[in-house]
Amino acid sequence: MKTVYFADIILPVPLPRLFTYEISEEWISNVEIGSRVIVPFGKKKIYSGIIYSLHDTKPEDYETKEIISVLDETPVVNEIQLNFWNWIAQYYMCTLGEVYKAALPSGLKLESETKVHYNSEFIAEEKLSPKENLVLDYLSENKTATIQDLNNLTDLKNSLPIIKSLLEREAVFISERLKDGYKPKTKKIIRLSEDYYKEQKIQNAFTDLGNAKKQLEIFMTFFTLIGGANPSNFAKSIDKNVLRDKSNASSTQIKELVKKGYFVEEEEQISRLTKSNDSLRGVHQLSESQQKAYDQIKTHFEDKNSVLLHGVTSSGKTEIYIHLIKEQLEKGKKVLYLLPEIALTTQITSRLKKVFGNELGIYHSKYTDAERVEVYDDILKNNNYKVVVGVRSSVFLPFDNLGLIIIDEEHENTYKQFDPAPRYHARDAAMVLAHYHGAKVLLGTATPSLESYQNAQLGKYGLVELFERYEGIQMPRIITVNVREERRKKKMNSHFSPVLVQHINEALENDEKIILFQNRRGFSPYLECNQCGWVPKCDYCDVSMTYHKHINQLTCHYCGNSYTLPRVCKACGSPSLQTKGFGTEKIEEDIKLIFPEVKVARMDLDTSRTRKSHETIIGNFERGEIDILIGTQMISKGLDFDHVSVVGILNADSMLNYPDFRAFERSFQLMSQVSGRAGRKKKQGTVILQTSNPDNPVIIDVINNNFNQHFHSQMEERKAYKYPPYYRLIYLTVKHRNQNTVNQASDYLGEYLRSVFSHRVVGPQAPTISKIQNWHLRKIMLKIEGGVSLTKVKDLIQDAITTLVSHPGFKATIVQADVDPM
DNA sequence: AGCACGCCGACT
DNA sequence: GTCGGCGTGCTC
Repeated sequence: MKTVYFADIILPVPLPRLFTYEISEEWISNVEIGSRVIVPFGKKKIYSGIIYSLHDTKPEDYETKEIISVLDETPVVNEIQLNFWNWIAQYYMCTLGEVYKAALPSGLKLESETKVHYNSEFIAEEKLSPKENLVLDYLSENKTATIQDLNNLTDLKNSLPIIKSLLEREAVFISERLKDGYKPKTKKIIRLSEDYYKEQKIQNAFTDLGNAKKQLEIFMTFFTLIGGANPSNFAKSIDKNVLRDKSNASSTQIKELVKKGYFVEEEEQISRLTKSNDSLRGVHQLSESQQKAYDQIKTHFEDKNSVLLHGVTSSGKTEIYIHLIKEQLEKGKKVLYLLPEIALTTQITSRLKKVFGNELGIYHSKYTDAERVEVYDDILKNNNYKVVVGVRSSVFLPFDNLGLIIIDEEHENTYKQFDPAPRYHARDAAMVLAHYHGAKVLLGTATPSLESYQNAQLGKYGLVELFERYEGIQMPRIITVNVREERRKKKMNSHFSPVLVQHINEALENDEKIILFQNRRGFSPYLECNQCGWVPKCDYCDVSMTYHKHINQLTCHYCGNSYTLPRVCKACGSPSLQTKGFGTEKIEEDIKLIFPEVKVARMDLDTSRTRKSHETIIGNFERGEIDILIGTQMISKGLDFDHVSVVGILNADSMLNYPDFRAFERSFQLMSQVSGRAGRKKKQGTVILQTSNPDNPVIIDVINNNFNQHFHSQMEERKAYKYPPYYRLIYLTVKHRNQNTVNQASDYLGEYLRSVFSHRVVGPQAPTISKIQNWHLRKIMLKIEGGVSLTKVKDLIQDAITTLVSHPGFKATIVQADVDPM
């Protein structure tokens, strides 16, 4: 009698349900919840999925397929993670499959790929079409190809029908193979054969090798390297390459010794992650104010799960974190230290490495996937890492015993994932994760988000404030410059006011450094026709193209498409095309005109695509090899430079005028953070803030460093206009290839929702960018007041979406939900 | 999301 | 006539 078991599997597809598979006897003893399995899916696909549950209820409505194999001996996803995944899927209105995709590094998620192979025994009986010949010629040369390869062949839009007809004639055959996933890195090692574990035997070997001079030399080098020919060293192994180099031999000569049975050659797994043997520095003594903050945090943790640490820039928050982490490690608990992407630089990691050494794991988005698999695996199995510092996605690592989660720069909006689903906020998700672990949460920032500060005001979080800068560094002096006035008086030199130029000059004379901040948003350079005003736009997105001088190309920042520069206006044919707007690139160019002798560097998305280039710029600036650093928000985050005396905010208005309810909050954060880069030991730094509206309340609050005033005025506005944190927002984006259909579908959805939620529905509206990659977009906003069951709301929204997409004519419509949008 | 099937217009 | 567009249905 065969016991039939079934497993419900999470598959990496955006479908709102699990899939039930039968477990054959072969695998029954291996299945465990959280392990990966290989399963067939649909007509041909093969995926790896996660076992979500095991049961013996045979589904009635359909025939089950069998699991092909179980990949893991022990689960790769633990129970807490599965609960966490469920919460994310439910709260952020996405499927478990989407969470699975986001949670595991792709090396752990396998997917099949169709390969087309050439049948060399094929003899054509009838004439083949030209396209069939094209495919066959390609295959006879390359033997095998993917569908994608064949589609890339010239003249072939879709190769599937051709492959199909060739398949019928048996000219080709196809196979479905799993794509390679993670492969451990290995090295070749050499060790002594067990037959020679006797000193007498080794003596004999030396004699026997007497004639083979080189081999004898290798043999002797080997014993030198293992530390002498005595029994305690016999089991030691040596890197094959090291042995080869030290004995000046070749691989074949070593191989000869393996053949003769003296040595054994083996493959050993090695880590891609760097380990250091540097000695650790231990923790620094906390200053008086740091100690006070530390004690307050500990006191709050006695009756609260979360604490907000509001500490001005340079107040030494990191050192407090280090003390709290140490304490958790001593209790045998683990710590997750979350940082926004851009702040996760060598500056912070090397500082933590010095204290925690090889117990510190780093989970960075610029790591290769293989490196990420190794971090994941280590946390799962080896347990070397007790502290993990990582970006947003590190909330998905397989922790088992978290004691503390630190969320640094808590206010950062990059903690929210926008695309693809799950559209989760790592700060909020980490709160839930901490709850599952019974861990504490510390939120740290110099400019709290309204949400967190309100929670602190309401007593949900403990609040600890730290207003003293480390080592007595003073808060910077902020000077506003009315650029409208200056421009009227014709005193502006490009984008630089006389006051700014004067301060830059003074700083340079004193050998001090300068940071110039330009928010990219809305100020990307673009091309415009002087004759008719035509602006080149992306073919697929409803945005004007950004001009990049160094590559002399137009690029779309939404889809990444690049275009060559048009010589003449496409609308009127006039050749007088001119670049308008200014980005960091233009600033760099202009500043070099004013200060030709000075070393200038620029840091933005274009100059720091790779981990390396980013670190190079920061390193150069730290060492004083750069005098003026120009950058976007990237430079405002988590970087501490010692010798910056002047910070210039070139255009405060571009952020303040951004059409978004968070524009003022974000402007305050950005300006405060950027200002915080100014200042050095014993000398007050200066911030030059250029604006057309010096009376703007946000600017006044920044100058006075008055967070409280800023908080209260913003909260009043949010309440009056029904925005967070008083109201919950859910955005729905309706997507369709056809503009008419998207209008009809979004109107339909809007009406439906209005009948359920009445005045809480705003829209549909065409968003600022109403077309992205040939998808037309419409946005509907829901404002939900406090006290309403969000679960209920989401269920009702889901019903509305389901109704819409099952409506004939709207079937190709996609509706995306964004809960708590940023 | 993929993928297959089926229906319709526009070309050799 | 067929190629290829996209609307629709299905995935354990």
